Amino acid sequence: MKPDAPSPDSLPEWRVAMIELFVGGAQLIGLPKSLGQIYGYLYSAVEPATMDQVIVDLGISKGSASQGLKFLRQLGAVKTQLIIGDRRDHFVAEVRSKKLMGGFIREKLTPALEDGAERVGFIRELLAQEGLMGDSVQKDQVVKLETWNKKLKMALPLIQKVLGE
Amino acid sequence: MKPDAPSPDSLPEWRVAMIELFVGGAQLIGLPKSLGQIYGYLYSAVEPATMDQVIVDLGISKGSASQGLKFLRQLGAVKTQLIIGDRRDHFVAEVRSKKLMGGFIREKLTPALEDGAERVGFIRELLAQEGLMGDSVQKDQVVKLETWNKKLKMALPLIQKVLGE
DNA sequence: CATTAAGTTCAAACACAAATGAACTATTTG
DNA sequence: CAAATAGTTCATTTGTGTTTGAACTTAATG
Repeated sequence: MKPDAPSPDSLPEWRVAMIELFVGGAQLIGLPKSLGQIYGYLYSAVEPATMDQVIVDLGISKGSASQGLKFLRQLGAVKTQLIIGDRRDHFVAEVRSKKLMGGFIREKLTPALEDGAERVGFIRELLAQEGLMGDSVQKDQVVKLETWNKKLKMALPLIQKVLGE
Repeated sequence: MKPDAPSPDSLPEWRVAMIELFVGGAQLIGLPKSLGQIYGYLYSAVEPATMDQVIVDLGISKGSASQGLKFLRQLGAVKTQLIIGDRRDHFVAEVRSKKLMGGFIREKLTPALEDGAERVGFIRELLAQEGLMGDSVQKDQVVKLETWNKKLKMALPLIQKVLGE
């Protein structure tokens, strides 16, 4: 048996449970476990936390904490809050679903869709070169891809609206 | 320089490009690369393919092909088609977006949401035990989780409708 | 009913994304 | 301006999800 796990033991059970919930959520949308951990930690925190608290309470490395917080900030899922008379950054979870969805759509979904559109365009060219763009099965398949891409792009704002606050 | 990569070279460039597109798509929704490969291979195929063709053309192992096809079938993204006088299974990609979305929602999203709801219930209990469920920050946080879960559950059919054929 | 082929399973190997931590830069403060 | 503290970076290590392949089950065929 392990003598003692790093230290998350010092967190109350309900916080650990919340963190686990967010770890699952992160993995569902393809984000690393540690991001879920950090976000969950901040979500379950009653007041803003420093990077050092994150490191100690979650038992993760300085590097992970720094990178994780950086990414979450750029995603808009975490904000810093100025505490006067303390030069350390203090981190808070963004909980407004509109903001969260917005960040995810902007940082992950939109780029993926754009990449997809580009790739489909490339495929269309390749088929044209092969003389396969006059009504062939292949042409239909490409058109279908284009339709999917457009439909998804159009659906994003709607989804954001439905799930927004 | 490599003498020759396994064999995907025998596939026309446009098929390789399509397969790459689906690999990206698979990873976006958290599915393994090989599933994207297999689906892309079948999507870009003009006629039903046997498992053996998948193995040879994609250069993957029997095990991967078998497991991958099995999973895709249970997800509803791949169907088998009977070819009379041939005892091998012949696989075809399901392309109707309604079916695809339906399978994904049923196999991945719904279970995740249910697991989430259960976990939130558990957190609620833990907080109650600690006497923290009378208007505390914690209570608000749990309620917010419950709201998110409900909203997502309700949004699924709508999303399916918007993206369906 | 023995032989061949199709497809499945799962322990072990592998590859790669994620985490680490030491070295770094930037900022504060006495 | 030296020393201490906060935060970043990135080459290396680690962990784990994916892939493999050999052994297996199931089903067809002569």
